[in-house]
Amino acid sequence: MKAETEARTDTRKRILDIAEELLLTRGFNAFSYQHISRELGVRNAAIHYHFPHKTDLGTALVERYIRRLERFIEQHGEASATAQLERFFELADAYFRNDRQVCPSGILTVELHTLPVEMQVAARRFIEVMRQWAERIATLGQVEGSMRFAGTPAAMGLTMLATLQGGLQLARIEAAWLNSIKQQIRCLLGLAD
Amino acid sequence: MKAETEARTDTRKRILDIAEELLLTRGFNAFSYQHISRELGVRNAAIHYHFPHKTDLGTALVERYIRRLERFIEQHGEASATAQLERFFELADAYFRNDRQVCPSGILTVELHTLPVEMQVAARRFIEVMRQWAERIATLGQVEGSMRFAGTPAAMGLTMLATLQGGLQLARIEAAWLNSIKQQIRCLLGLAD
DNA sequence: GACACCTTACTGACCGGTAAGTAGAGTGGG
DNA sequence: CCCACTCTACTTACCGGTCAGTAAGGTGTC
Repeated sequence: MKAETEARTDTRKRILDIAEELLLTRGFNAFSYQHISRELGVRNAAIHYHFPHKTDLGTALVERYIRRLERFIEQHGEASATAQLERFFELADAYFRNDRQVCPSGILTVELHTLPVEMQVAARRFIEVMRQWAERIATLGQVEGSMRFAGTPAAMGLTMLATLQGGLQLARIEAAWLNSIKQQIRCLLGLAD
Repeated sequence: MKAETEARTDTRKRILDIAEELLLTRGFNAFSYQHISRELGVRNAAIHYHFPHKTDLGTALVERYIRRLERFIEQHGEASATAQLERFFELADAYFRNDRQVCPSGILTVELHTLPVEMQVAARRFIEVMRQWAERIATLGQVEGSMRFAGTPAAMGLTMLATLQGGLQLARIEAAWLNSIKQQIRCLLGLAD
Protein backbone atom coordinates (compact mmCIF):
# COMPACT_ATOMS: atom_id res chain seq x y z
CA MET A 1 0.00 0.00 0.00
CA LYS A 2 1.01 3.60 -0.50
CA ALA A 3 0.51 4.48 3.15
CA GLU A 4 2.74 1.65 4.24
CA THR A 5 5.52 2.65 1.88
CA GLU A 6 5.34 6.21 3.12
CA ALA A 7 5.42 5.17 6.74
CA ARG A 8 8.33 2.87 6.06
CA THR A 9 10.53 5.59 4.65
CA ASP A 10 9.25 8.48 6.72
CA THR A 11 11.57 8.10 9.71
CA ARG A 12 14.57 7.54 7.49
CA LYS A 13 13.80 10.69 5.55
CA ARG A 14 13.24 12.69 8.73
CA ILE A 15 16.57 11.48 10.09
CA LEU A 16 18.25 12.69 6.91
CA ASP A 17 16.46 16.04 7.12
CA ILE A 18 17.50 16.64 10.71
CA ALA A 19 21.03 15.42 10.03
CA GLU A 20 21.26 17.75 7.05
CA GLU A 21 20.36 20.73 9.18
CA LEU A 22 22.89 19.66 11.80
CA LEU A 23 25.62 19.02 9.23
CA LEU A 24 25.21 22.44 7.64
CA THR A 25 25.00 24.37 10.89
CA ARG A 26 27.39 22.43 13.13
CA GLY A 27 29.55 20.28 10.87
CA PHE A 28 29.88 16.51 10.76
CA ASN A 29 32.04 16.08 13.85
CA ALA A 30 29.96 18.36 16.02
CA PHE A 31 26.65 16.54 15.79
CA SER A 32 25.75 13.21 17.33
CA TYR A 33 23.04 10.58 17.04
CA GLN A 34 21.64 12.02 20.25
CA HIS A 35 21.01 15.38 18.62
CA ILE A 36 18.91 13.61 16.00
CA SER A 37 17.11 11.18 18.30
CA ARG A 38 16.13 13.92 20.74
CA GLU A 39 14.75 16.09 17.96
CA LEU A 40 12.97 13.16 16.36
CA GLY A 41 11.55 11.80 19.61
CA VAL A 42 13.01 8.34 19.24
CA ARG A 43 15.80 6.41 20.94
CA ASN A 44 19.38 6.52 19.84
CA ALA A 45 19.34 2.95 18.60
CA ALA A 46 16.50 3.73 16.21
CA ILE A 47 18.89 5.91 14.22
CA HIS A 48 21.39 3.07 14.19
CA TYR A 49 18.66 0.85 12.77
CA HIS A 50 18.39 3.04 9.67
CA PHE A 51 22.04 4.05 9.52
CA PRO A 52 24.21 1.46 11.29
CA HIS A 53 27.29 3.70 11.30
CA LYS A 54 27.60 7.47 11.28
CA THR A 55 29.56 7.03 8.05
CA ASP A 56 26.46 5.56 6.42
CA LEU A 57 24.41 8.56 7.47
CA GLY A 58 27.02 11.03 6.28
CA THR A 59 27.48 9.32 2.94
CA ALA A 60 23.72 9.07 2.37
CA LEU A 61 23.50 12.77 3.11
CA VAL A 62 26.15 13.75 0.59
CA GLU A 63 24.70 11.43 -2.02
CA ARG A 64 21.29 13.02 -1.59
CA TYR A 65 22.94 16.38 -2.14
CA ILE A 66 24.49 15.15 -5.36
CA ARG A 67 21.15 13.84 -6.66
CA ARG A 68 19.38 17.07 -5.78
CA LEU A 69 22.08 19.23 -7.30
CA GLU A 70 22.10 17.22 -10.53
CA ARG A 71 18.33 17.53 -10.78
CA PHE A 72 18.53 21.26 -10.07
CA ILE A 73 21.20 21.78 -12.73
CA GLU A 74 19.27 19.72 -15.25
CA GLN A 75 16.17 21.84 -14.65
CA HIS A 76 18.01 25.02 -15.52
CA GLY A 77 20.41 23.64 -18.10
CA GLU A 78 18.58 25.26 -21.01
CA ALA A 79 18.52 28.76 -19.53
CA SER A 80 20.87 31.57 -20.47
CA ALA A 81 24.22 31.91 -18.71
CA THR A 82 23.10 34.95 -16.74
CA ALA A 83 19.89 33.19 -15.67
CA GLN A 84 21.87 30.13 -14.59
CA LEU A 85 24.24 32.36 -12.65
CA GLU A 86 21.28 33.78 -10.76
CA ARG A 87 20.10 30.19 -10.00
CA PHE A 88 23.63 29.53 -8.74
CA PHE A 89 23.32 32.55 -6.46
CA GLU A 90 19.85 31.52 -5.32
CA LEU A 91 21.23 28.17 -4.22
CA ALA A 92 23.66 29.98 -1.95
CA ASP A 93 20.95 32.37 -0.74
CA ALA A 94 18.67 29.48 0.12
CA TYR A 95 21.37 27.90 2.27
CA PHE A 96 22.04 31.15 4.04
CA ARG A 97 18.43 32.06 4.76
CA ASN A 98 17.97 28.65 6.37
CA ASP A 99 19.79 29.19 9.69
CA ARG A 100 22.92 30.69 8.13
CA GLN A 101 23.91 27.34 6.78
CA VAL A 102 27.04 27.21 4.68
CA CYS A 103 27.52 25.42 1.40
CA PRO A 104 28.03 21.65 1.89
CA SER A 105 31.28 21.81 -0.05
CA GLY A 106 32.57 24.23 2.59
CA ILE A 107 31.82 21.89 5.47
CA LEU A 108 33.12 18.88 3.60
CA THR A 109 36.42 20.44 2.57
CA VAL A 110 37.12 22.01 5.95
CA GLU A 111 36.50 18.72 7.75
CA LEU A 112 37.90 16.60 4.92
CA HIS A 113 40.83 15.09 6.83
CA THR A 114 38.60 13.91 9.67
CA LEU A 115 35.88 12.47 7.45
CA PRO A 116 35.48 8.72 6.81
CA VAL A 117 36.97 7.76 3.45
CA GLU A 118 33.58 6.87 1.97
CA MET A 119 32.33 10.39 2.71
CA GLN A 120 35.48 11.91 1.26
CA VAL A 121 34.84 10.14 -2.02
CA ALA A 122 31.25 11.35 -2.10
CA ALA A 123 32.41 14.86 -1.20
CA ARG A 124 34.80 14.89 -4.14
CA ARG A 125 31.99 13.90 -6.47
CA PHE A 126 29.70 16.61 -5.10
CA ILE A 127 32.32 19.30 -5.53
CA GLU A 128 33.16 18.12 -9.04
CA VAL A 129 29.49 18.41 -10.08
CA MET A 130 29.35 21.88 -8.56
CA ARG A 131 32.58 22.97 -10.21
CA GLN A 132 31.61 21.67 -13.64
CA TRP A 133 28.35 23.56 -13.47
CA ALA A 134 30.15 26.79 -12.60
CA GLU A 135 32.57 26.21 -15.46
CA ARG A 136 29.68 25.53 -17.84
CA ILE A 137 28.02 28.80 -16.83
CA ALA A 138 31.22 30.74 -17.48
CA THR A 139 31.79 29.00 -20.81
CA LEU A 140 28.24 29.60 -21.95
CA GLY A 141 28.39 33.23 -20.87
CA GLN A 142 31.51 33.78 -22.92
CA VAL A 143 30.10 32.03 -25.98
CA GLU A 144 26.81 33.92 -25.69
CA GLY A 145 28.77 37.13 -25.27
CA SER A 146 26.74 38.03 -22.18
CA MET A 147 29.74 37.68 -19.88
CA ARG A 148 33.08 39.29 -20.42
CA PHE A 149 36.06 38.39 -18.25
CA ALA A 150 39.80 37.84 -18.50
CA GLY A 151 41.25 34.35 -18.09
CA THR A 152 39.74 31.00 -19.04
CA PRO A 153 36.14 29.93 -18.36
CA ALA A 154 37.51 26.99 -16.36
CA ALA A 155 39.43 29.29 -14.03
CA MET A 156 36.53 31.73 -13.87
CA GLY A 157 34.05 28.99 -12.97
CA LEU A 158 36.31 27.59 -10.31
CA THR A 159 36.86 31.06 -8.91
CA MET A 160 33.13 31.72 -8.79
CA LEU A 161 32.65 28.52 -6.82
CA ALA A 162 35.44 29.39 -4.41
CA THR A 163 34.11 32.90 -3.95
CA LEU A 164 30.59 31.79 -3.19
CA GLN A 165 31.82 29.06 -0.84
CA GLY A 166 33.97 31.51 1.08
CA GLY A 167 31.32 34.21 0.87
CA LEU A 168 28.65 32.02 2.37
CA GLN A 169 30.93 31.35 5.32
CA LEU A 170 31.89 34.98 5.79
CA ALA A 171 28.22 35.97 5.67
CA ARG A 172 27.85 34.29 9.04
CA ILE A 173 29.90 37.16 10.44
CA GLU A 174 28.08 39.89 8.55
CA ALA A 175 24.94 39.01 6.59
CA ALA A 176 25.23 41.95 4.20
CA TRP A 177 28.50 40.62 2.80
CA LEU A 178 26.77 37.92 0.77
CA ASN A 179 24.95 40.46 -1.42
CA SER A 180 28.14 42.49 -1.71
CA ILE A 181 29.99 39.46 -3.01
CA LYS A 182 27.26 38.39 -5.41
CA GLN A 183 27.13 41.91 -6.84
CA GLN A 184 30.91 41.98 -7.19
CA ILE A 185 30.86 38.69 -9.11
CA ARG A 186 28.31 40.23 -11.47
CA CYS A 187 30.64 43.20 -11.89
CA LEU A 188 33.61 40.99 -12.61
CA LEU A 189 31.63 39.16 -15.27
CA GLY A 190 30.77 42.44 -16.96
CA LEU A 191 27.11 42.14 -15.97
CA ALA A 192 27.10 45.32 -13.85
CA ASP A 193 29.36 48.08 -12.68
CA MET B 1 67.63 33.82 33.81
CA LYS B 2 67.03 33.67 30.09
CA ALA B 3 66.97 29.87 30.14
CA GLU B 4 64.35 29.81 32.84
CA THR B 5 62.11 32.24 31.02
CA GLU B 6 62.46 30.14 27.90
CA ALA B 7 61.71 26.93 29.75
CA ARG B 8 58.74 28.53 31.44
CA THR B 9 57.10 29.51 28.21
CA ASP B 10 58.42 26.69 26.08
CA THR B 11 55.72 24.14 26.88
CA ARG B 12 52.99 26.73 26.52
CA LYS B 13 54.31 27.73 23.12
CA ARG B 14 54.65 24.12 21.99
CA ILE B 15 51.08 23.44 23.06
CA LEU B 16 49.94 26.39 20.97
CA ASP B 17 52.00 25.21 17.99
CA ILE B 18 50.59 21.69 18.09
CA ALA B 19 47.07 22.98 18.69
CA GLU B 20 47.44 25.32 15.74
CA GLU B 21 48.36 22.46 13.45
CA LEU B 22 45.42 20.44 14.76
CA LEU B 23 43.00 23.35 14.45
CA LEU B 24 43.94 24.02 10.84
CA THR B 25 43.93 20.39 9.74
CA ARG B 26 41.10 18.92 11.81
CA GLY B 27 39.05 21.85 13.13
CA PHE B 28 38.35 22.89 16.70
CA ASN B 29 35.78 20.23 17.53
CA ALA B 30 37.79 17.37 16.10
CA PHE B 31 40.92 17.72 18.21
CA SER B 32 41.33 16.96 21.88
CA TYR B 33 43.78 17.59 24.69
CA GLN B 34 44.91 14.02 24.24
CA HIS B 35 46.05 14.70 20.69
CA ILE B 36 48.26 17.44 22.06
CA SER B 37 49.54 15.64 25.14
CA ARG B 38 50.47 12.52 23.18
CA GLU B 39 52.37 14.56 20.61
CA LEU B 40 54.04 16.64 23.29
CA GLY B 41 54.94 13.71 25.53
CA VAL B 42 53.21 15.06 28.62
CA ARG B 43 50.08 14.12 30.52
CA ASN B 44 46.68 15.50 29.74
CA ALA B 45 46.54 17.55 32.93
CA ALA B 46 49.71 19.41 31.94
CA ILE B 47 47.79 21.04 29.10
CA HIS B 48 45.06 21.98 31.56
CA TYR B 49 47.70 23.65 33.70
CA HIS B 50 48.54 26.07 30.88
CA PHE B 51 45.04 26.30 29.42
CA PRO B 52 42.45 25.39 32.07
CA HIS B 53 39.64 25.18 29.52
CA LYS B 54 39.66 24.33 25.85
CA THR B 55 38.08 27.73 25.28
CA ASP B 56 41.23 29.35 26.72
CA LEU B 57 43.40 27.42 24.32
CA GLY B 58 41.20 28.23 21.33
CA THR B 59 40.99 31.92 22.18
CA ALA B 60 44.74 32.17 22.76
CA LEU B 61 45.24 30.53 19.38
CA VAL B 62 43.03 33.00 17.54
CA GLU B 63 44.57 35.93 19.37
CA ARG B 64 48.05 34.78 18.38
CA TYR B 65 46.80 34.68 14.79
CA ILE B 66 45.55 38.25 15.08
CA ARG B 67 48.88 39.47 16.50
CA ARG B 68 50.86 37.68 13.78
CA LEU B 69 48.59 38.92 11.03
CA GLU B 70 48.77 42.50 12.24
CA ARG B 71 52.57 42.29 12.39
CA PHE B 72 52.67 40.75 8.90
CA ILE B 73 50.41 43.47 7.48
CA GLU B 74 52.44 46.21 9.15
CA GLN B 75 55.64 44.80 7.64
CA HIS B 76 54.27 45.09 4.12
CA GLY B 77 52.07 48.14 4.58
CA GLU B 78 54.43 50.39 2.64
CA ALA B 79 54.67 48.14 -0.40
CA SER B 80 52.73 48.63 -3.63
CA ALA B 81 49.25 47.17 -3.99
CA THR B 82 50.41 44.43 -6.34
CA ALA B 83 53.26 43.50 -4.00
CA GLN B 84 50.86 43.36 -1.06
CA LEU B 85 48.50 41.19 -3.09
CA GLU B 86 51.32 38.74 -3.65
CA ARG B 87 52.02 38.72 0.12
CA PHE B 88 48.32 38.02 0.59
CA PHE B 89 48.65 35.07 -1.79
CA GLU B 90 51.81 33.86 -0.09
CA LEU B 91 49.97 33.72 3.20
CA ALA B 92 47.47 31.34 1.63
CA ASP B 93 50.22 29.34 -0.06
CA ALA B 94 52.06 28.95 3.23
CA TYR B 95 48.97 27.50 4.88
CA PHE B 96 48.40 25.10 2.03
CA ARG B 97 51.97 23.83 1.78
CA ASN B 98 51.86 23.01 5.48
CA ASP B 99 49.69 19.88 5.45
CA ARG B 100 46.98 21.36 3.25
CA GLN B 101 45.82 23.54 6.07
CA VAL B 102 43.00 25.93 5.34
CA CYS B 103 42.75 29.57 6.29
CA PRO B 104 41.82 30.07 9.97
CA SER B 105 38.87 32.20 8.96
CA GLY B 106 37.51 29.22 7.04
CA ILE B 107 37.64 26.93 10.04
CA LEU B 108 36.29 29.58 12.37
CA THR B 109 33.32 30.52 10.21
CA VAL B 110 32.35 26.96 9.37
CA GLU B 111 32.43 25.93 13.03
CA LEU B 112 31.18 29.32 14.27
CA HIS B 113 27.90 28.12 15.79
CA THR B 114 29.61 25.42 17.85
CA LEU B 115 32.45 27.63 19.10
CA PRO B 116 32.53 29.10 22.62
CA VAL B 117 31.41 32.74 22.60
CA GLU B 118 34.85 34.03 23.56
CA MET B 119 36.33 32.37 20.49
CA GLN B 120 33.55 33.71 18.29
CA VAL B 121 34.41 37.24 19.36
CA ALA B 122 38.10 36.67 18.62
CA ALA B 123 37.20 35.09 15.29
CA ARG B 124 35.21 38.17 14.29
CA ARG B 125 38.19 40.35 15.09
CA PHE B 126 40.54 38.16 13.07
CA ILE B 127 38.28 38.21 10.05
CA GLU B 128 37.79 41.96 10.30
CA VAL B 129 41.55 42.52 10.28
CA MET B 130 41.86 40.22 7.27
CA ARG B 131 38.99 41.89 5.43
CA GLN B 132 40.26 45.39 6.07
CA TRP B 133 43.65 44.46 4.69
CA ALA B 134 42.10 43.05 1.53
CA GLU B 135 40.01 46.20 1.15
CA ARG B 136 43.09 48.36 1.65
CA ILE B 137 44.96 46.47 -1.08
CA ALA B 138 42.08 46.96 -3.51
CA THR B 139 41.76 50.64 -2.64
CA LEU B 140 45.48 51.24 -2.99
CA GLY B 141 45.54 49.34 -6.29
CA GLN B 142 42.79 51.52 -7.67
CA VAL B 143 44.40 54.76 -6.47
CA GLU B 144 47.79 53.70 -7.81
CA GLY B 145 46.15 52.73 -11.07
CA SER B 146 47.84 49.35 -11.01
CA MET B 147 44.56 47.50 -10.54
CA ARG B 148 41.48 48.00 -12.66
CA PHE B 149 38.19 46.41 -11.69
CA ALA B 150 34.46 47.14 -11.69
CA GLY B 151 32.61 47.71 -8.40
CA THR B 152 33.89 49.25 -5.19
CA PRO B 153 37.25 48.49 -3.55
CA ALA B 154 35.34 47.38 -0.43
CA ALA B 155 33.38 44.77 -2.38
CA MET B 156 36.47 43.76 -4.34
CA GLY B 157 38.53 43.29 -1.18
CA LEU B 158 35.81 41.27 0.48
CA THR B 159 35.44 39.16 -2.65
CA MET B 160 39.18 38.51 -2.76
CA LEU B 161 39.07 37.31 0.83
CA ALA B 162 36.09 35.05 0.16
CA THR B 163 37.71 33.65 -2.97
CA LEU B 164 40.97 32.83 -1.27
CA GLN B 165 39.19 31.33 1.72
CA GLY B 166 37.06 29.11 -0.49
CA GLY B 167 39.97 28.39 -2.81
CA LEU B 168 42.18 27.20 -0.01
CA GLN B 169 39.49 24.75 1.00
CA LEU B 170 38.85 23.51 -2.55
CA ALA B 171 42.57 23.03 -3.06
CA ARG B 172 42.35 20.13 -0.62
CA ILE B 173 40.43 18.31 -3.33
CA GLU B 174 42.75 19.31 -6.17
CA ALA B 175 46.01 21.09 -5.35
CA ALA B 176 46.31 22.74 -8.77
CA TRP B 177 43.14 24.73 -8.22
CA LEU B 178 44.84 27.17 -5.84
CA ASN B 179 47.18 28.50 -8.53
CA SER B 180 44.28 28.64 -10.97
CA ILE B 181 42.32 30.79 -8.58
CA LYS B 182 45.22 33.08 -7.73
CA GLN B 183 45.88 33.64 -11.42
CA GLN B 184 42.20 34.34 -12.05
CA ILE B 185 42.16 36.96 -9.29
CA ARG B 186 45.15 38.63 -10.96
CA CYS B 187 43.20 38.58 -14.24
CA LEU B 188 40.13 40.08 -12.63
CA LEU B 189 42.25 42.89 -11.20
CA GLY B 190 43.64 43.66 -14.64
CA LEU B 191 47.10 42.42 -13.65
CA ALA B 192 47.17 39.63 -16.27
CA ASP B 193 45.09 38.05 -18.99
C1' DG C 1 59.64 27.74 52.10
C1' DA C 2 57.35 29.49 48.15
C1' DC C 3 56.50 28.87 43.64
C1' DA C 4 56.23 26.93 38.73
C1' DC C 5 55.39 22.92 36.51
C1' DC C 6 54.31 18.93 36.23
C1' DT C 7 52.28 13.91 37.71
C1' DT C 8 48.79 10.33 39.15
C1' DA C 9 44.29 9.33 39.69
C1' DC C 10 40.01 10.37 39.18
C1' DT C 11 34.98 12.22 37.73
C1' DG C 12 30.72 12.52 35.05
C1' DA C 13 29.11 13.24 30.60
C1' DC C 14 28.95 11.88 26.12
C1' DC C 15 30.52 9.34 22.02
C1' DG C 16 29.39 5.60 18.38
C1' DG C 17 27.92 1.13 18.41
C1' DT C 18 25.69 -3.51 19.84
C1' DA C 19 22.65 -7.17 21.77
C1' DA C 20 18.40 -8.75 22.97
C1' DG C 21 13.75 -8.15 23.25
C1' DT C 22 9.06 -6.61 21.58
C1' DA C 23 4.77 -4.46 19.53
C1' DG C 24 2.31 -4.59 15.52
C1' DA C 25 1.36 -5.31 10.89
C1' DG C 26 1.40 -8.58 7.11
C1' DT C 27 1.36 -13.44 5.28
C1' DG C 28 0.63 -18.28 4.35
C1' DG C 29 -1.56 -22.74 5.70
C1' DG C 30 -5.22 -25.35 7.29
C1' DC D 1 -11.50 -17.37 10.29
C1' DC D 2 -7.70 -18.37 13.04
C1' DC D 3 -3.28 -19.69 14.30
C1' DA D 4 1.72 -19.70 13.49
C1' DC D 5 5.13 -17.36 11.57
C1' DT D 6 7.99 -13.52 9.79
C1' DC D 7 9.36 -8.93 9.10
C1' DT D 8 9.89 -3.98 10.10
C1' DA D 9 10.71 -0.65 13.27
C1' DC D 10 11.57 0.21 17.03
C1' DT D 11 12.79 -0.23 22.57
C1' DT D 12 15.77 -0.98 26.84
C1' DA D 13 20.05 -1.83 28.50
C1' DC D 14 24.33 -2.05 27.81
C1' DC D 15 29.62 -1.77 26.00
C1' DG D 16 34.35 0.24 25.79
C1' DG D 17 36.33 4.39 24.67
C1' DT D 18 37.02 9.31 24.75
C1' DC D 19 35.83 13.85 26.12
C1' DA D 20 36.93 18.12 29.08
C1' DG D 21 37.95 19.02 33.51
C1' DT D 22 39.60 18.54 38.69
C1' DA D 23 41.97 17.45 43.06
C1' DA D 24 45.91 16.32 45.37
C1' DG D 25 50.51 15.28 45.49
C1' DG D 26 55.47 15.41 44.01
C1' DT D 27 59.76 17.70 42.42
C1' DG D 28 63.15 20.85 41.17
C1' DT D 29 64.57 25.86 41.43
C1' DC D 30 65.07 30.27 43.44
